[in-house]
Amino acid sequence: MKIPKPAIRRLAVYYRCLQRLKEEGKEKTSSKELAQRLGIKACQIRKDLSYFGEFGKRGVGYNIDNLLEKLKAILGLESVWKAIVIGAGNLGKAIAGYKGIKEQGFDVVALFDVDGRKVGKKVNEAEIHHMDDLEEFVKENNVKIAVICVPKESAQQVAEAAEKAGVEGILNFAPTVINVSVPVENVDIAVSLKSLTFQIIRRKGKEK
Amino acid sequence: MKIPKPAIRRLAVYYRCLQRLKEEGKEKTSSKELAQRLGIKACQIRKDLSYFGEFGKRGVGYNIDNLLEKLKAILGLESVWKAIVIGAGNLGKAIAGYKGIKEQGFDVVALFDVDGRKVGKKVNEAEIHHMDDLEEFVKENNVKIAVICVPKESAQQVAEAAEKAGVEGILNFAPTVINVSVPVENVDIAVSLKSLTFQIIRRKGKEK
DNA sequence: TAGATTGTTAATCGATTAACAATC
DNA sequence: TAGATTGTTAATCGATTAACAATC
Repeated sequence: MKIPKPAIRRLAVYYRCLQRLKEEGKEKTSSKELAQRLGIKACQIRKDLSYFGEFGKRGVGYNIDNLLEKLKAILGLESVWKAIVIGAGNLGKAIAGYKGIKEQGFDVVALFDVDGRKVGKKVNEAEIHHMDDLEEFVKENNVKIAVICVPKESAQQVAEAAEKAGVEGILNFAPTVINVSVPVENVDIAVSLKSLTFQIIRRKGKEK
Repeated sequence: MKIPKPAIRRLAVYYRCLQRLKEEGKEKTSSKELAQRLGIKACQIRKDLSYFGEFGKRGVGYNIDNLLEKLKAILGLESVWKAIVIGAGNLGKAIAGYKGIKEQGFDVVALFDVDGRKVGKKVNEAEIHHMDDLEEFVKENNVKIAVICVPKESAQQVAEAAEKAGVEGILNFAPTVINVSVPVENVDIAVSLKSLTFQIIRRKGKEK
């Protein structure tokens, strides 16, 4: 079955909302409650879930623990994903040190940089290695994900090196399109800012 | 006219690609060339541009300088946008110190945090202020954009404070939905990672 | 039973793409 | 003129939403 790309991102959002509901001590919820919290339509939530199965009880709703387990399996979060951060600048170090990522089932096991002076330093438990050691490290440590935090000029080259080394997916923070055969997710701060300024201007135009 | 939301983000990507072409010394380009660089269809580029006017010459293509100017106006980049970063943790400091943002017409003029020990320290030229001084600072300095880098628990409250202080748009890095009346763009690292793991798993399923 | 809420179908809406006349 | 490339229309494709039977 074809699954809309936006539906996947929403599943991840539902997952987080369910975690929150659980923290609040709730045991069951409904598409209506989730929809209200997230500002979307209830039928969209039901539709998104229906791509993968029937997880609720009619007339009752969803058991939170159960739905969390199901989403965990769908999103591939049953085991911890080993990741590396390439580019140990401010952003790379911030990502590597970000606790939220570990909580969500991702483990940044090392950073890589071309700057020899950074090699050996640590960000939490993760050590900074030299780029020359990338391939060996990825293979020996079974790293699955590379987070690219290098300047745009070297992003394509770094992505190719990561793919060659054997990573299976790339999270790209560099402001450029990268072309590899493994899946890539882009986090584009500059583009998001520009989309924001466009909306601000449009909004002002409409106010009048 | 209704403009597809994805089209706006693509305009920002075209803008960046044109900057790159210019750096390479080129003076003209075509929808075909841009499409090849960006891995999308040429007719999509022409369609996206057509929402805003006619910027090319039939049989010839686009003048890069001219198209850059037009996109600059569309995206609202003709003047510098003053921004603040709220939350002076690792991520907040990394964003504030990120040179790419300044190059693109955004100026982070200050950071804010509730931790008094951080107050007075600097990230490049931007000083860290206490949250209590947010409203006064925003008003006096004509700040338009707030970048939220606080934990999810305080994100909603901080967003409301920023809105009340007078910012016109919010870039939200906190992993939660925030509800305000000004435009919000979300940069959701955890969601992007989960979307990535879903794709990795699906891809493996198909290979067999 | 009556009320609630799911899962799913069908309708609507929105976005992308193909195709081509216009024109440089 | 011949070749190239735009701008735009119409067709297609994909995503969202409304509505409701199923059922707890």
